[in-house]
Amino acid sequence: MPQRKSGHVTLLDVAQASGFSVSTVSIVLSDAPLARRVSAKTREQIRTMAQTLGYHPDAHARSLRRRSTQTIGVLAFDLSDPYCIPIMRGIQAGLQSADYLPLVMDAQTQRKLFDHYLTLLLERRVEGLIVIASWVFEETDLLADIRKNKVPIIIIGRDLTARGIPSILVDNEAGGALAMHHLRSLGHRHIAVIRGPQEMSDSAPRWAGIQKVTARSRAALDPELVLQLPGLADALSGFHDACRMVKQLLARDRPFSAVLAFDDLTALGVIRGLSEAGLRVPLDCSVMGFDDVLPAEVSTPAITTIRQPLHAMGVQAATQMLQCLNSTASPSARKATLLKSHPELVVRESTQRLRVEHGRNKRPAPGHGTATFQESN
Amino acid sequence: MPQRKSGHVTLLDVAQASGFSVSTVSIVLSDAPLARRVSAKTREQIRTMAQTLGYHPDAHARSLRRRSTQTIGVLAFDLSDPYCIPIMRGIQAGLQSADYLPLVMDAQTQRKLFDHYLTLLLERRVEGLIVIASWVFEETDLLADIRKNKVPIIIIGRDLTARGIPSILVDNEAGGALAMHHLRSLGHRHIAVIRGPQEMSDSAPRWAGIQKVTARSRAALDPELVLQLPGLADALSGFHDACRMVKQLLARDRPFSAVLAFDDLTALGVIRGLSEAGLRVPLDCSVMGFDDVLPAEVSTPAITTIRQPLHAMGVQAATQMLQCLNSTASPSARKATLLKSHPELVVRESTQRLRVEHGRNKRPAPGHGTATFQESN
DNA sequence: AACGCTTATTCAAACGTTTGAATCAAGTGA
DNA sequence: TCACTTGATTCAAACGTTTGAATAAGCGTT
Repeated sequence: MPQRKSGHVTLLDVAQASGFSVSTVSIVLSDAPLARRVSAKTREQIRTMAQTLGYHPDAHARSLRRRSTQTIGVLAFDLSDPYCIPIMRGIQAGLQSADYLPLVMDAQTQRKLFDHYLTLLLERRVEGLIVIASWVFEETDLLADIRKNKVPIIIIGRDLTARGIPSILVDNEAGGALAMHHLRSLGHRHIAVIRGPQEMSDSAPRWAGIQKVTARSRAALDPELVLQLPGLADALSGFHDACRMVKQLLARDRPFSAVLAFDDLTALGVIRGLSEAGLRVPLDCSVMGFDDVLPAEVSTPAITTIRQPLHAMGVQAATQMLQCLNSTASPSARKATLLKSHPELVVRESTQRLRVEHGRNKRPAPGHGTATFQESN
Repeated sequence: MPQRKSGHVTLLDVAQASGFSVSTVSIVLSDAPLARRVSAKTREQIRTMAQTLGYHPDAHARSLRRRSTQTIGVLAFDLSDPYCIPIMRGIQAGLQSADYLPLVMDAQTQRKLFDHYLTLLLERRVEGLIVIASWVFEETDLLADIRKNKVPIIIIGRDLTARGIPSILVDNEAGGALAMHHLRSLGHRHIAVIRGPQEMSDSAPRWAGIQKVTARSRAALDPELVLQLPGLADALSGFHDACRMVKQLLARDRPFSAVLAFDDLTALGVIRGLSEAGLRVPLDCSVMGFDDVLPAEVSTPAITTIRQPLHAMGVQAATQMLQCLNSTASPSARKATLLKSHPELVVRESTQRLRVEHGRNKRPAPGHGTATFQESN
């Protein structure tokens, strides 16, 4: 019973129990190159002894000695946001083959926590850092520390190349354009837009894309039909805000046959709001989302949306990180690249072709109560 | 510029740069009790030097020396399942005050990965292990290793007290009963049930609860209206299966006015299937879910469901773990407790009172096509 | 008999911390 | 001058690994 007071089975335990030195045991169990020089019988003995004792090497001791942790920190701004999950999965998938382990932390949209976990990851000596944050993440002084300790960093969801950080994000402007184009091509002309919150970096380019398409068609958006989400607290706040805002919109008595929402949760909120006002989607009003997260796929009607290749973006981040770690190029010499992935229109059930009414082009304002203002099939 | 070749700033660096010994620096920066004996001036010097160098203690070296990692492993069977997120948050919240760090791993419903991460967590010397797995997780031999290394373990989502593992889970039987009772109290008598997959431990007790309520009312379920989900591959498979199955159900030409689904994603699938068959929820058919995950809340109609107090369960797991770590009681002496949390009915929009038809009690079979078989308001 | 070569194993130092014990200077009382 | 305390700092060993260098034994060659 060679269990030591310290709870865990160690190399020394296995050594004593098997009658060999710590070195030999280490060589065998970690099969180092020298393991080939160890006799087969010895190897076998050591292995089975380790097995029966339940030995597992101490990762900390090992990292310390090897000066490598085979670990990449993944700091997500909000894991409860379905947006993060596929990215994380992508990272996981990308790192797997290289035997790197992602250490994922969830900042829960709290800046304090964000910094806290950043520190912890630094202390755990992650060899690289992938940050998922469409969110703020401005100068957190820790950024300087990360630099000083030469930990490479990649950000997903924002363009921070200006700060020298390689960035991966979807081409939001193209996405916004795609969305608007889809609605227009379905014949919609009176389109309400719910813009993203000010402090979110995705908001501006998406809006730009929307405007560009509108302008190109020599059309114009009714400013009365454009609203902006207030700041976002958590994954659900956009939903509730949108639900409220769409009712404001209806109250304005301006006709609209479609709503272009900032993201999927917002779209879901819009649908809820419309539904509570007695309107049906897409019969009475089309609704578009953005991102293509799980709730958009499983709700009925399924949300037509602009898909971000989130999984792929995660994989890209991972491979780019690995590549950076393997390259011997000077640490800061490489310049921060910007990787814009292509958004993709996913047509589902929440949008449909505008049905023109008999002769008239101007539709009545969406009803208070249950009046529909668009003919259904 | 006392940067060392190894990339990271170390205690020695700070020591040399500030002109004190490694010991002193360590004492100051980790403010050990002896720090009170260090002159204020020295403390200040060391602190600022550490600051400017961007020093962060090496968690591995520290853990090695202190023989404690302040770390709890959290192994989730599938992080893309919205079910896991609130639990994880709860654990995080529960550990925070005690300065324990959750190391979360995502097994992606793959047994191989599960074992892999279990090993890694063991190697990282987590001081405790919380497993989230309504899923299988039977004897993984690693369980034996966990025992040998005396790592306390708690499982959320299954009753494994029989194997000596403290378990936390919702009272599924009560939940099933609650759901069935809700539907019956709304007047529904022809209720279809989509049971959970065989290999999921939640399935049986929920079914039992359903049956118990049915029996108590001297009613019976039509076996033709009871279907069982096949095995589950990922978070979405239940959705798609349910969508398919509900159409089978409709094809059987047995009247039903409500569907009791195994969980929320299943319910969402049911709604999709009904919708594709031209039926509206809850107008033509009520649908109930179970769990209360995010998609259930944001889809329209919002899903009436049985809420699991997931966050609270996470907190409980954390506090129970901490308590176990602090107690000096003999490692295996404490016996595995079972903690059943109370499910709660959340009435939303996907269920409604059964509208009796004029005189007749027997409803026509749900239509092929768009025929409704239940009068709407 | 000395040398080199191979094979199987062990020594010992190092990784970056922490911490009980040691050091050392300065001050105090005898 | 000595012993003795107090305060500030440092020594050195240890945590569990890994690994370049060393050892030791066996064996064939000159």
